[in-house]
Amino acid sequence: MEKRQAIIQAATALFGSIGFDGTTTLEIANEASITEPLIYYHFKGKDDLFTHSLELAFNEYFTRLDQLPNRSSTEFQKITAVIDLHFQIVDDLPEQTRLIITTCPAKLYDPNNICRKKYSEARKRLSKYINGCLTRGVKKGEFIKLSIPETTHMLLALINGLLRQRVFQLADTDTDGVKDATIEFCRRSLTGGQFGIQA
Amino acid sequence: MEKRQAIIQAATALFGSIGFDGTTTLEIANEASITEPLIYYHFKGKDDLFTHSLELAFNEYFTRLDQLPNRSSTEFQKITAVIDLHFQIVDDLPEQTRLIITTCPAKLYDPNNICRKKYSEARKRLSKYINGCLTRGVKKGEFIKLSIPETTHMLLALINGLLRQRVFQLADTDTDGVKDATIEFCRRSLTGGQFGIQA
Amino acid sequence: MEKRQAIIQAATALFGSIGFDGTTTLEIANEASITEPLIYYHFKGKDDLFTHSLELAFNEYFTRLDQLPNRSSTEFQKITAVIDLHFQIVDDLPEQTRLIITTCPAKLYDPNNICRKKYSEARKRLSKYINGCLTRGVKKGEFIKLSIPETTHMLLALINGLLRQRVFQLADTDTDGVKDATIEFCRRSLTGGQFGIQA
Amino acid sequence: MEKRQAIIQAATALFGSIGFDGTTTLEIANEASITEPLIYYHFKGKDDLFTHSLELAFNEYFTRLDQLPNRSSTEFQKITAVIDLHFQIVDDLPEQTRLIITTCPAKLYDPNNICRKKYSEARKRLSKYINGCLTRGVKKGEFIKLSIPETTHMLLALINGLLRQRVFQLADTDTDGVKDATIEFCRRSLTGGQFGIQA
DNA sequence: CATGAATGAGCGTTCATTCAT
DNA sequence: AATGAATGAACGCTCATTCAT
Repeated sequence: MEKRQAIIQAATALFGSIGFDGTTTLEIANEASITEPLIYYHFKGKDDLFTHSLELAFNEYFTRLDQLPNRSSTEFQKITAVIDLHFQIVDDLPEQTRLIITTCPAKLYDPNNICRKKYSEARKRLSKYINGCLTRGVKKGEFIKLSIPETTHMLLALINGLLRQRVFQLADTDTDGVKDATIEFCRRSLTGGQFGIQA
Repeated sequence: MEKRQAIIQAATALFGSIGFDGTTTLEIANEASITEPLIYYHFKGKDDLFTHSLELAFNEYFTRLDQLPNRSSTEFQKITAVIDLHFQIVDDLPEQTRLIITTCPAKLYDPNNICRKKYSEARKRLSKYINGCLTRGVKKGEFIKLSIPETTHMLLALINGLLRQRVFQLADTDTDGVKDATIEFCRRSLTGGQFGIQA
Repeated sequence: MEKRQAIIQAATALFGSIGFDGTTTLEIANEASITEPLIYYHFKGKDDLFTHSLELAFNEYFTRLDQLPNRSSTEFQKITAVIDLHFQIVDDLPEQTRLIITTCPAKLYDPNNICRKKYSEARKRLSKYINGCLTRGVKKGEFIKLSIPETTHMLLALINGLLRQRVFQLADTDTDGVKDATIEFCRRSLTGGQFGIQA
Repeated sequence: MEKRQAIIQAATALFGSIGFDGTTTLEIANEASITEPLIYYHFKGKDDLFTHSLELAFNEYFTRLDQLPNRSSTEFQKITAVIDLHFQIVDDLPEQTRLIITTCPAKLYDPNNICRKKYSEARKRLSKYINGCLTRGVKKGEFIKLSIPETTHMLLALINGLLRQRVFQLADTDTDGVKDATIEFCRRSLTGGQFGIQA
């Protein structure tokens, strides 16, 4: 059972850095310090191994999404939390994040692929969370009036873009600075800039 | 010479939809209605063909970046223009955009790959443009005071995220709505919400 | 010891229906409701298991050949008995018969293979029996004069052909009819058609 | 096109002597003095190559069946001709005959396999031919009264058995002797032994 | 410019077999 | 007697690439 984990870990790392097609089962075996056929003892094939690796990665992500604040706190604090989460996850689960971000783009046009399914689910969850924040925030008067679905989409794109930037280390600036700038940027825009302070 | 174009076009479409490794030279030949060896007459190999296709795609993109407004107009109009451009390009050059977005993630960890080089150049150009806008905007008082490099990074991420969203058709809302919401969102945040007017 | 039988039984059935190479040790294990390594506890390997299965099948066949009538009765009744036996054995030992008929053809060109050895032995026994019948029958005047070795070969071929036909259910006619027609056919030819009586 | 034939020839010989599963594509390539991938250039795969080889072998057989005498000649001459044909074909097309006889038994239980289909067709043709001979022979009074379908089946089995015997060289007697003995055997049985002479 | 034919290298996978327990 | 885990060897097949024409 221990080797099974080693295989998934090796696969996650390799798929994430050189892609699904770019990784050979032999490389995975070497990386996991086992022989190739053992992969086929534990998994149905390369595809199955990929599915399991991706599912594990998404499950870790979904678990974190589930831990986002529900009640209490202001709506903006909730927005802050979701941005925070996406900065945090790159540090905590770098290989899982990389796996998701690297391998899926080439598989997104096949509607039956897990990538597509998991992406949809992730979007649905995030959408629901952010949409809820915006709706309540506007209702309470915490946020200014804005077109909620469209702004939700925009925030999704923003979060996604930030995640990629970090994963590929495209930004050479210090991370916390970007995170803070992002939060401030959103705060001003959502609240209309009235309240300068936030916990 | 005409066939050479057909090959690049076919390669762009196929690489963009099923990835570099997922596409075979035979598929490209079929799509271009030619035979495989002709690819090798016109290009050194699959990698070379990919390089040319990607360069062409990036050149179209860079040409558009070069046409962004320089003088005149307010800084925010310039920001609006760059956002606009990234919404527009998906409609105008869907396959080129898809090529860039689909194939590069799996190649970004190799520092000598063109993907990495072109990505860097694109970021550099965009960065410079946005950084300039922000710097001048803050100086003029058109924008509020903000941490310029960090905000630049954030805006880059936002633009990139929006582009991906459109390319993969992940958002089910009407596009113009998202674009307008994005522009408004930025306007409020950059100007502090004081000026209600935008072109 | 009971499991050993289960393994042989499973092997006989599978080898007989999809061939030696077409059957995997895992399939045998599953069919016998045991695990693969147990096969290697009871047998040296797949070949050894095949050898044992085939030997068992041939032993059952040889036992029956030994029970063919020796003395008494007419020579033609003895011929009838051997034809009868080959019709009967398909009903009594369908899987053993199938094993012999299905797996051996692909192994007959290797002179050291058991298939070849067992086939030879079977032919020798049958040959001896039939040759004896014909020789005595001709001597006694029960049969007409005929070339004994050649007719023996022909009868061997006939019996073999009938066996295959039944095993593969190639004939859609009722079996007893074919058997009776065969016996009558032989009777007429061997006796010259003079004596109309048969048991 | 010439290499394509070489591949089929090599495949026919190898499949026929060591079976379908017992033959590797590499062995076929070596035997045909080409490299493995060329097999896949000319055929879809090993199965496809087998199908083509088998079809070719059966076509040669069917062509010969089509050349059997139709009119003229006595019915018994026609029976003689079909027996003759099966003795002749082993000399003329040894590898094709061997292919059919060796590889099919392990595939006959799969109703969608070509082996089954071709076997059925062969039986149908032979059946029709022999059935016709018997029917007309009885009608004309050339043959004695006998149960036609059952005797047809028996003769099919006899012919099949003789073919196998020759292909596997199981009989150590001289071939012509066996053939003549067979023909005489049938003559006596079919005609009731009245007419001693045949052309 | 263009192609049919051919190949070297390597990949995903299977399978009989073994080992540690 | 029995098994879960593991492996060496090999197999069918694909693919980018080349050669002869």
